Amino acid sequence: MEYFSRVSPGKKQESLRVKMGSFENKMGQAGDSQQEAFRQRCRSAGLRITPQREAIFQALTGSVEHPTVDTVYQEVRRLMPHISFDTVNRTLNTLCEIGAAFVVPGTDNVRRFDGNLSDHQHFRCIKCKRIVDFHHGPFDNVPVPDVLAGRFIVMRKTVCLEGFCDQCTTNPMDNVTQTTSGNR
Amino acid sequence: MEYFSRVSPGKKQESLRVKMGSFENKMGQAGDSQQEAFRQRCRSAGLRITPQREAIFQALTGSVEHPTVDTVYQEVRRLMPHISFDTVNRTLNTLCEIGAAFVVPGTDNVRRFDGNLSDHQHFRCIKCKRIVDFHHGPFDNVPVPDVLAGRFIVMRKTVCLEGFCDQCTTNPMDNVTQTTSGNR
DNA sequence: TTCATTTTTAGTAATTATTCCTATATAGTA
DNA sequence: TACTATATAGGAATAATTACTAAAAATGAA
Ligand SMILES: [Mn+2]
Ligand SMILES: [Mn+2]
Ligand SMILES: [Zn+2]
Ligand SMILES: [Zn+2]
Repeated sequence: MEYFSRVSPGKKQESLRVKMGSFENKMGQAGDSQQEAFRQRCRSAGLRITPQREAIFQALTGSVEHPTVDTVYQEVRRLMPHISFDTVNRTLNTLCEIGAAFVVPGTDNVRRFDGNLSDHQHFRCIKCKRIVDFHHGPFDNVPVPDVLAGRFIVMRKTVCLEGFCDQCTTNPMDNVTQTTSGNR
Repeated sequence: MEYFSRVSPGKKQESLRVKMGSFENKMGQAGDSQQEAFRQRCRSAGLRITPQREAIFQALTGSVEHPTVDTVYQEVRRLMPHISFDTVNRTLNTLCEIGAAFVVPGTDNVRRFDGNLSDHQHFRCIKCKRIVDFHHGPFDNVPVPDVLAGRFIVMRKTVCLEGFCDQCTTNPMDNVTQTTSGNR
């Protein structure tokens, strides 16, 4: 049986990546190898490498915003004005299926995607709806509880944090619902 | 700084509640006190106690299925044939706002509600879409990472597990998408 | 209890997110 | 280059959620 403890075995380097610009590539070099890794992943999955797929993947990984389908669509059409929304939506689903991306778990009704496969976690701001990446080593491999082990196959373990982000901590209860009054 | 550890300080009683019947009350006695607690919560929030609110809350807490709005609607209309879908939807949102219920975090596009406020966690089956309750003590109070502490206000910490449930572990990759091919 | 005030509901329309359909275009291969 | 299975574009359809408003019901004061 495995538990959370409060021991502190030496400083771990933890990172908090806050957004800086929306859709800039993080690094030129890294972007290229990442793109090649993506092409290889497509080949392994028996999928064709199309300009649309590459552009969509690049838009996704070039953003730290955890964009919605529509946001990716708006970005990609700047380079490919004729791309259709459906292609973006379908491709993002495909990326998730082949493990090149995933949907960030949450309680909203708009799916938000992440193409960053490195170990990290998310903080969702319930006010501005921002999803902030952070990394806390102990969250990378949360142990599977005994009650589930054996009978259940756990494919993904996620620690989800919600609350008010650093930009919203002044007057947190003010205008909690930024967009609409309800949920969608 | 706080970490997950692998120590096992004596057996903790862990429970795994699998669904048995859909909308039966878990206990007659518990149901009554629960209902009174709900009425008190409404009063504290300045909300009126209406038959609809009580029925909706009862339908929610009387189920272990983490029902969708529509499922609650179908159940409540058996007793209140004239209730509208909108009332159910709006009321479920209200229950979440006053802390009498919450939306189970996930990556699907249908919101699923939970009126069980006792400490527990969820396993989401990606095949049959079932949400299974379980309880693993160490998950109840996941420590807030240092990178967030201070600048971020963490309101909710959730450990989300996904995979194949006990009923779906035979041929897990068979027919992964039970309902549609996509997501909604 | 009665009345005036406030809140909620029912029914329906509107909005938003996502998926489906299908003719055309294209990537990968021989 | 030609062939063929797969992918795309464009638009229509479906599904989930929310908005609107007249009518009904609850609340609190008289
Ligand atoms: Mn991320
Ligand atoms: Mn639950
Ligand atoms: Zn915020
Ligand atoms: Zn299952």
